[in-house]
Amino acid sequence: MDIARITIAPSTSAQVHDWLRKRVQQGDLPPGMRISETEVAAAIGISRQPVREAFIRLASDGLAEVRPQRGTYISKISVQAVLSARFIREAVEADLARIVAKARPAEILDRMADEIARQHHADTAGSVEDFIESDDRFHHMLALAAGQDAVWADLERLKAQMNRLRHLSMRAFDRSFTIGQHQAILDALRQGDADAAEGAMRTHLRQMLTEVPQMAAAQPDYFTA
Amino acid sequence: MDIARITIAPSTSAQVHDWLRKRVQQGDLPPGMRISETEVAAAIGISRQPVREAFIRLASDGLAEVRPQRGTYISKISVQAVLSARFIREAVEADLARIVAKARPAEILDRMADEIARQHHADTAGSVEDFIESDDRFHHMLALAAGQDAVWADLERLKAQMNRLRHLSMRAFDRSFTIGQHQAILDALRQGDADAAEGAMRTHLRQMLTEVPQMAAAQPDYFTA
DNA sequence: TTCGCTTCACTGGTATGGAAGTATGGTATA
DNA sequence: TATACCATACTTCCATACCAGTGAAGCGAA
Repeated sequence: MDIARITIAPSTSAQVHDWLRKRVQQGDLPPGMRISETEVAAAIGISRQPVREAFIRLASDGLAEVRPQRGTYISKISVQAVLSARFIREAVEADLARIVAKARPAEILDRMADEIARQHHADTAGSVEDFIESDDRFHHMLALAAGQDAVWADLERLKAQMNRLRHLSMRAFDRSFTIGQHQAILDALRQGDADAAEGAMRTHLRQMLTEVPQMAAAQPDYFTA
Repeated sequence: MDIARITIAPSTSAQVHDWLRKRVQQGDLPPGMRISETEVAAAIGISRQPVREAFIRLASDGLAEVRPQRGTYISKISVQAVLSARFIREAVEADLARIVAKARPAEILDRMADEIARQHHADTAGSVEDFIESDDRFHHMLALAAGQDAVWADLERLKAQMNRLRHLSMRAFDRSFTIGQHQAILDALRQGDADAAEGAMRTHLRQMLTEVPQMAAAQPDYFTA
């Protein structure tokens, strides 16, 4: 038996937290929705305590807001938080792009090309979920190629608010546009042109600057300043 | 009465969390130390439940590790996490420096000069705590000057591991050296030289690249890969 | 001495009851 | 009709009790 496969069942509290987190990220639990310890506990068939602890974890993630003696609510998407995360992403991934353009690790660049192909397929198939996952893997590989895997883990935490937003948008138009930008980034990386790679990445990530305010205006109930 | 002053007492759990967090950051609770729900509860004079919830919050901050049925331990300082946060800081603050060099907001640049003066005082007085706080304010103001206050809040979360490390080091030598680098950054900002400002900031933040491995080697019990 | 087993104190995890605070809708009063 | 009051049904928060897993100490046999 593979010794690395020895694992213990996560606590109920942790499982509830994972379940809630995914549902929030996918927009299943909409921003502003009220959730209750009692109701969730009854729905799952457990006591209130583990649910309560899951709520606390969710609040630490910035995905819920616990108002004492009043209720617990799914956080609205903070425009400021999204723009802040975007700013950080642009700065970090610009540096990553420069590093990768200089190193040019063939294997990983090939895998990035594979992801672009997958994005084409997901686009024509209309599979939003697949597209988003491939998009994330594309950017993740950039961090990998730069030898900065841990950096991507940190970005993932910051992206929490951004991810919810993406599930709300992602129309067909945006997707083909995004694929083109990915291709431009990869081309520059392949040519070892650090300036071009950085520029393409910044252009790509600045796309959000126009999209976010539009989406906030379209669905004001889901957003907060 | 000032309506903005209406406030409610934070929950016991939140207060315990704040208390523990500060003690961990200041190195009062050393990395690897075991903490117990029962002991902390008895020491404060409350039940285990709020303490337990404070532990969960602390674990979300990455400052503690709860091992089921075994015990809860103060996290060791992850070298990888520190280096990752450093990488992100360099990328972000380099961009911030460029923005501020172009805008040159006189008022905030003056306040940054004030902080450098405070750092001189704290250095000669040997007050490590004052020095670290002023250091943070200096960098915080850079974000303010760039109109990206929220970005600094995100960086603060990433800096959690780094802050603990700083309380372990900060010898007299490092401090005067640091002040010189701050001055170089400010000079470049004042002259509106974006390239020089970015370069000075990157040099300043790369200082850690040599310091961190040294400290990890000096006190291996406090660190993990 | 060394190995293996049992025991037991102690850990975090869960269930449950009640305390304190809040919002809501009904009701008496002017 | 409008307003002040209050009963009530929630909410989260805390205390308590019990559960299950862990690991080290103690003991005995090889």
